[in-house]
Amino acid sequence: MTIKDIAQLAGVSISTVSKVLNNKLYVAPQTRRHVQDVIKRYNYQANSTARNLAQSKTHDIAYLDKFIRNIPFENPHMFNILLGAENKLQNKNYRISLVNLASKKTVNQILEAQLAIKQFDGILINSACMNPKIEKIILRYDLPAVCIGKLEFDSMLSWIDTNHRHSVAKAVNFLKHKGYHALCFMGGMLGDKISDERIQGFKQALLQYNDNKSSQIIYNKPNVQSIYSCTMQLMQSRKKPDAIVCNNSLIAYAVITCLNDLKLTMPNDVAVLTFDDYPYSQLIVPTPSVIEIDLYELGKQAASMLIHKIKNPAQLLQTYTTLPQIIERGTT
Amino acid sequence: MTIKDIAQLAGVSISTVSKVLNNKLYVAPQTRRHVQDVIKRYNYQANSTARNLAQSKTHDIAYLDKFIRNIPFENPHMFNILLGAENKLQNKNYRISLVNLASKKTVNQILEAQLAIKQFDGILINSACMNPKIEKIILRYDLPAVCIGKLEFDSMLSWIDTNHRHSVAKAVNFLKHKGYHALCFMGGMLGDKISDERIQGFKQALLQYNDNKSSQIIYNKPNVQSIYSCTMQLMQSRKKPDAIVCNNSLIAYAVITCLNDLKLTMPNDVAVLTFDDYPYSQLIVPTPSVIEIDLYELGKQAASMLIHKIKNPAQLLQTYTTLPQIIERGTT
DNA sequence: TTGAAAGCGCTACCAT
DNA sequence: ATGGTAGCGCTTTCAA
Repeated sequence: MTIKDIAQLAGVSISTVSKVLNNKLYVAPQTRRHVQDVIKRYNYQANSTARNLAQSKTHDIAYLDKFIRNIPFENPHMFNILLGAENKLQNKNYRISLVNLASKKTVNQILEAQLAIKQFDGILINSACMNPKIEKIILRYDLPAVCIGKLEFDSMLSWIDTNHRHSVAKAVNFLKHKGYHALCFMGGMLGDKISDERIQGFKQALLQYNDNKSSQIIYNKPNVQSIYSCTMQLMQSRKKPDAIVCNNSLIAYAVITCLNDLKLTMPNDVAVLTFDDYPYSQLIVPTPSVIEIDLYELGKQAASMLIHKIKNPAQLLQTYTTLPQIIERGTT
Repeated sequence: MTIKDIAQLAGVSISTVSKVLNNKLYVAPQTRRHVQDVIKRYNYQANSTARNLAQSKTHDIAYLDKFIRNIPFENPHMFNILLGAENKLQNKNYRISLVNLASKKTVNQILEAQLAIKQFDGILINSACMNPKIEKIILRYDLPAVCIGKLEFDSMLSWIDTNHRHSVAKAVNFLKHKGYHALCFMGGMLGDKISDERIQGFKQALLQYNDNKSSQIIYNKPNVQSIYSCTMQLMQSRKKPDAIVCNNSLIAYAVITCLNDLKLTMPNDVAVLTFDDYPYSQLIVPTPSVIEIDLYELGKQAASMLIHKIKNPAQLLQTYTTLPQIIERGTT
C-alpha cells in the first residue's frame, strides 16, 4: 500500500494525497476529508524512508555513549539521562538510536559511527566520551550536536550540564539555615570531576557564612569499610561535625551505619544529607535525606536543546541547568 | 557528495560505483581499486536513506520496552539485556532504536509504534510488555520479531528466555553435592512469574534427592526488615536449614545481616547462595556466592535469534537458553 | 484547487 | 567488464 494506491482509491493525484499527508499546501476541505477517510480506511502509513529521502531528513537522533556490559548496575544514572532524552524526542517525533562508542575498533570507533552519522538529524553525546578528535569529526559533518556534561576543553560544540557547585551550595544553605554549624563533606575523590566541582562549591558556599574552620572536607575511597572507619574517627575527633554531606549513597550507607553503631541519633545528634539517592537507600535506616539531581530532566533538556540546534544550527549553547531539590527524609 | 560525483571523478558510471560500494557483481580489479581510491580520497559515504529505499531495508531494529523514569535504578537488568542486544546487532550492522511503550497514549501506544514499525527490519520486545493485542499488530505487519522472556499466552511469535527452573536446579545440585541437607528457598513472591518458576524448579530438584521434608520454601515480602525477622525466626526454629537460597540480592543482604547478628559463620554454620548479584552485594560481608544469569548474553542471543528470523521468516523459535553459572565467593 | 513531473541518491536488471 | 535506466515511495515546484 503506497501513496499511489491511496491516490487511485481516492480518485485524486499523488500530490494531493501528499498534501493531505503533510497538512501542507492548499487542498479543498472536502477533498482533504475524503482523502483522510481513505487513508484511515486502509490504515495507510507513509513509508518514512521514502519520505526521509525526499526531504533529506531522518527524524533519527544518535545517542552516543559507552554501552558496556554491566554498566547499568554501576551507573544507572546514565540510562536515566537517556530515557529523559527519549521522552522528549518521541514527543517531537524523533527516534533515538544507540551508537556504542565502546566497540572494539577503538581508534575508528568514530569512523564506524560516521557511517551511521550520515543518517542522523542530530546527535546527543555523553561528554565523558568526548575528546577533540571526536569534536573534529562532528564539526566536519556539520551535524547538530549537544554534549551532555560540561566539556573540559574549549569547544565549538554545545553542551549542557547540571550545576554541581550550585547543588552543593544549596545543601550548605539548607543545613546552615537549619542551624547546623560544623559541616563535613564526606567522600571527596581527588581527580573526579564531579567531586571536584562539588568541593569547590562547598568551599565557596562556606565563605558566605564566614565558616573557614568549623567545617571540613574528607577525601576518601568510596568503599564501605574505609568510609565507616573514617566516620568513626571523625566522630570521636575534636572537630566532630553536626552535619555530614555525603558524595553518594554508598558513602551515606557507611556513614549512617557508623552513626547508628555509635548510638548517635539522626538528625538530633547529627544530620546527614546525600547525593545520588539510589540504589542503596532502601537499606538505610533512617532513610537519608537527599539532594536530588534530576538527571531524567537533564536528558529532556539536552534533547530540547538539540531540537533547538537543529532549527538554529548557528547558535552555540553552553549552559548549566537543572535545579537540585532537597528531599527531606529521616536524617535532617 | 553523491554517487554521481564519485562516478564522474572516477570516470566511470554510477552503476560501477554502486557495484564497488556493495562488493557485488563483477567489476574489473583495477577499476575497483581506482574507484575505491576516489571514494577514500573524498571520504565518501553512501547515503543510507537512499540505499534503504532502493533495497527496502532499514538495517534498523526496534527495541520495545517500557522506558519510564527511574526504572534504571529499579531494574538495571533490563538495560543489560538491551546492551547485549545492541552489542550483537552492531556487529551485524544493524542499529537499534528505542521504542517506548510507556508513552501516554496508552491504548494507541502501539499504533504510535506502528508508525515507526514500518521503518524497521525487525523488532525485539520485552515480553513483560506483550499481550495478544500487540501480538496481532506485529503479526499483521508481518515483521520479524523476538520476544525476550517467555510468552504467557499461546503465541505465533518467537521468544527466548532463561530457564529459571534449570538455574535453581543447578543451585540445589551444587549445595547437595557440597553436603548440605536442609535447604531453604528464601523470599518467594506469590504471583511473580520468575519466583514461581524458581520455586517449581526448587521442588522438582529436591525430588531427585528424596528430599521432601528437610527442605522448605519461605514466601515473604522482599524488604529488609521483613526478611531479617523471618530469618531470625527460621534460624531459631527446629527446621533450621544449613543452606539458604535467596531470590535476590536484597534478600541476601537481609539474610546475611541476620546470620552475622546471630554469630553464625558462613559457610560453616550455614551456606548462602543468591540470585541477582547486583547492586547490593558490595555492602555484604561476607560477599555472597551467586547464581549468575547472564542477561547481557540473553540480549545477545535474542538479537542473534532475530537476525536468524529476518533471514528465515517462516521459522517459529521458542526456546530457553542461557546457562547459569555459580560464582563462589564467601558464603558457600 | 489540482495534477504532472522532476527530483532525492541509490540498487539491480538488462544490454552491450 | 561496464553502463543505461527503470524503479524505490515520497515531496515540492510549477503550470494549468
